[in-house]
Amino acid sequence: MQQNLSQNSDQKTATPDAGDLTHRLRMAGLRPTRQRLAIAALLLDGRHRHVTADSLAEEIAESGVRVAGATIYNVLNQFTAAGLLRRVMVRNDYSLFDTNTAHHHHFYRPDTDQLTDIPGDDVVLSRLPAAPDGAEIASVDVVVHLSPKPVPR
Amino acid sequence: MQQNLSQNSDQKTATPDAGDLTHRLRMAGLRPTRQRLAIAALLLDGRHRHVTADSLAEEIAESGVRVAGATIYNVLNQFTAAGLLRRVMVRNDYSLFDTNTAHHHHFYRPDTDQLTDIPGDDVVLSRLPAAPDGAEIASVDVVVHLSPKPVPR
DNA sequence: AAGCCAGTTTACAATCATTCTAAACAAGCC
DNA sequence: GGCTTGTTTAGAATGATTGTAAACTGGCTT
Repeated sequence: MQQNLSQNSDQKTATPDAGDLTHRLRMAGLRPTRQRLAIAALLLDGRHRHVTADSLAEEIAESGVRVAGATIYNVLNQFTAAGLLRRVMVRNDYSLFDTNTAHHHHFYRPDTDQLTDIPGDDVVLSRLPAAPDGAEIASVDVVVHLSPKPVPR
Repeated sequence: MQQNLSQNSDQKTATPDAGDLTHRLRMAGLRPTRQRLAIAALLLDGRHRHVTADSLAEEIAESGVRVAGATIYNVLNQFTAAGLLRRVMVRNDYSLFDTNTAHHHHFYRPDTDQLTDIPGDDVVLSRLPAAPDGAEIASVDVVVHLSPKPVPR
């Protein structure tokens, strides 16, 4: 089970209009079906937040649209492959998706299972190793693990 | 399923002797049972490598010791909690454990599912955000994602 | 407007990693 | 040697995710 999907409020709350979403899906090589549009309307509205397959399923259900479980997974994977979403690696028991695809990092608090964004500029890597032969660096993910601050004496 | 557990060869190949392992387990508050000792002999020998529950199960089986599946999981979790192992977050479908508990980071190649260590000093973070209220930074994990180098034209 | 077809969605079964359970076992102290 | 408590065990149970085969639907083509 999963929970505690902390959202990062700020950001341009661009209300997504249907035409725009249809276009974005087409651009990504995805046919704009009813279910993909419903999911896109929720996730690609410019707000930065973190969802799991099942938090998304709940939202979709609340929005009144019926989407099969398998489709939720398929669409999340397709959106991720298309670069519309980003997979966040902080749990090894279920997947988390980030609607913020821009360069940024994360704070993660295992005890509360809380994930929050760190603006890209707040982390500076002044030294990085060269990629091994045959490979090149695709991205650098920084996860700052947090623990509860010990009570003062 | 999981595979491709690349190991980092180098390192002090300190052959672990039984007495030492017994002591380390006791120090960690773990009773040195036959199965914990067998696992410790494989994982705590000073070599730096990455294992999954099931690569470890295979090794154990090969070594001739019988250990139940649930015990493999229990021991991996106990060793991790005790700081004898470290959990690496690069997959959200199964767990990876690192026998290197020293400060270091990782290269990860999703296409080949290959994980290799980056010495701690090869990554320098010259800027980090302050921890949010009520929390403090426990650790900073850097994962450098690799992609295959495109063929030259 | 009708027909078509490849791409999609669906319900459901299947898979896989991991954890739970209750009973059998064993470490190490008396 | 016997206990007591922590461990291990086999097997069931759980939960996320993917596979399957059939039904459906965008959106062309006519």
